[in-house]
Amino acid sequence: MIEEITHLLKKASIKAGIIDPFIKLEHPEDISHGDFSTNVAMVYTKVLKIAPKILAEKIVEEFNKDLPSTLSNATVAGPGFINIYVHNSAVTKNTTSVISLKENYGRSDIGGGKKIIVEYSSPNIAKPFTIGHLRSTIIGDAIANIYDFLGYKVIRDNHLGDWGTQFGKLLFAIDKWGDWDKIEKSDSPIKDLVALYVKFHDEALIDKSYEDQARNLFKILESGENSDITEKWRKCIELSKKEFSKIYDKLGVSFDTEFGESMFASPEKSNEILEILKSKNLLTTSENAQVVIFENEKYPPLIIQKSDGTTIYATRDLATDWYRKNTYGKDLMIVNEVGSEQTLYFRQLFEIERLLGWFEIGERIHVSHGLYRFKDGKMSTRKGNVIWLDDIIDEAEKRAVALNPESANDVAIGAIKFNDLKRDCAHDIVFDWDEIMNMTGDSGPYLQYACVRAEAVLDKAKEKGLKVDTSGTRPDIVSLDMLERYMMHFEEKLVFSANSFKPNILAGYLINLASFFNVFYAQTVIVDEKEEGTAYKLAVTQAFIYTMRNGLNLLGIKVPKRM
RNA sequence: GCACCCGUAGUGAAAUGGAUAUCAUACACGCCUUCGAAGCGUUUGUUGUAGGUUCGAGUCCUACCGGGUGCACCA
Repeated sequence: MIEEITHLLKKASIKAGIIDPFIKLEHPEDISHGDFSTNVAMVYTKVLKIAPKILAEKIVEEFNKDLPSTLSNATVAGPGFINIYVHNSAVTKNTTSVISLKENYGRSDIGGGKKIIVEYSSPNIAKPFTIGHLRSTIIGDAIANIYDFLGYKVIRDNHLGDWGTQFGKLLFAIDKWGDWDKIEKSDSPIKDLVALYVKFHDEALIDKSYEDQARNLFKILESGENSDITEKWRKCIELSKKEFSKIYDKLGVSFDTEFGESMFASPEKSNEILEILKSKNLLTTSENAQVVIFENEKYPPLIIQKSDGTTIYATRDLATDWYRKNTYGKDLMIVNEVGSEQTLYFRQLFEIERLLGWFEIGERIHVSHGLYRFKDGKMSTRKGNVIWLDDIIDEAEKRAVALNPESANDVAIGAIKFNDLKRDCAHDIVFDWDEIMNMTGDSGPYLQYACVRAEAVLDKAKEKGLKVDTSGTRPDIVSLDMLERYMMHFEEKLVFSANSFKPNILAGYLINLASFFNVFYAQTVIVDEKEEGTAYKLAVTQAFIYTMRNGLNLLGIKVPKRM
């Protein structure tokens, strides 16, 4: 329909005197201004030296001469907008198609099977799974879901932080202050490990030699020569993974691959990367370390190999992407959903990968999100002031149980996820218990509730043996009309959400959609055997449910049976 | 010091350069003897400052002010 309207508007504009017009179609914010609108008359008013309204009227006159059956008419409004109204029959056709496509409604093949790796969550082993990782997990999962729905071949990768100097610190702390047997038997070994990690940073302030000793331990770990150390490292991973999987189960998140950084840290792999960089003349020695220096000081230098010869995150990330490139081949896009504090690093990394000819601009994406912080500062593992994810889920469930025990888990998770997904991820969030598990207003439970309630309506209709279809009379109800027309925007919002890597576009759409339904629900009695339009109203209700369920599903939010 | 991000009702947020800047929350007042009140309705209140580009700026550009993050062996 968009293509058809654009084509017809172009024809009409040319007849009105515009040479080679550029048509931009949009949906007016106020739905009463029509289903589509264009500003073409305002854009060309200066060139043609005609008042925008007069030009718009000329275009509309031409446009209305040759209307397709899908449109009812076009009008001029405001300063010179051209508003286009879709014919009721086309609206009905859309609703009919939603009902027939069900859970496939909105699915498309625009991805054409193009591969996209979405790397998200990526917690660090032996560091807490806190609210900080929550954002990456929730947003990354939603992005992966949306791309999958749009016909991309999505690879969800949890890039576990299971390597690095942090393990030298941890192993040092376990050895010095920890009780290994106790950790192994603990209910929450991660919390024990984190306590040791925090202790390390406290003590390292006093004894300056600890940092060096920790780095040395990491060097031994990376060399693989001390089996005792390697074994302890392996055990830490095992214990952490066990706890992570519990949380992923609760969140309903799963991955295709969980390659840790350690997979890309072998001497052979890092040497291969260093050779590649050398061959392109990108490597410089500086203070015994190998670094990449960027032309014109575009970015600060980036260390690729530390002066003690061990790898650093950049080495391992390059090795990871080299592996991905060789494994998944051409036409590959890689998205890293990682906090905004790593923005500079990712720019450096992408620049290197571009210079190496691995990826073009647009094939490497950093979706960055702002931080959760307290009113008085940043959360920091090293300092030990963090909020644990399990605590948040537990607290949310407690609040949801108070309203209805049956659906507590789905509602709690829905509230937490939606609170994150409804906002532009660039902003920092000041942590607030009431805010994060909000269950009224613009919230997950608001959407779930609208859906559950709509389903109850259909159940009741089914009991009475009523028909659910669009073949009968279309009731003349404003709220029904608005709901039905707004439903037509679903696929477009999905595409826009995907292209801009902003799940909050979809989230905002669903809020509006639910609100349209709630108004419709409040203003009319849907199940009414005596009324002619009941089958149609039920059909629109059914279409709403499919659209809402599909949308929520993409955001990783489940709809409970009752709530 | 340099770089990047963010400044929108009391609070939290939304808005592909478009129309009267939207939504929630809080406050006040209404609506369940007809489909589920986690809902619906009514009322109050907003684009940091100063310039610029544009027919049109919360959005783009410049400067400033405020907050955040990052800048060599952490990830």
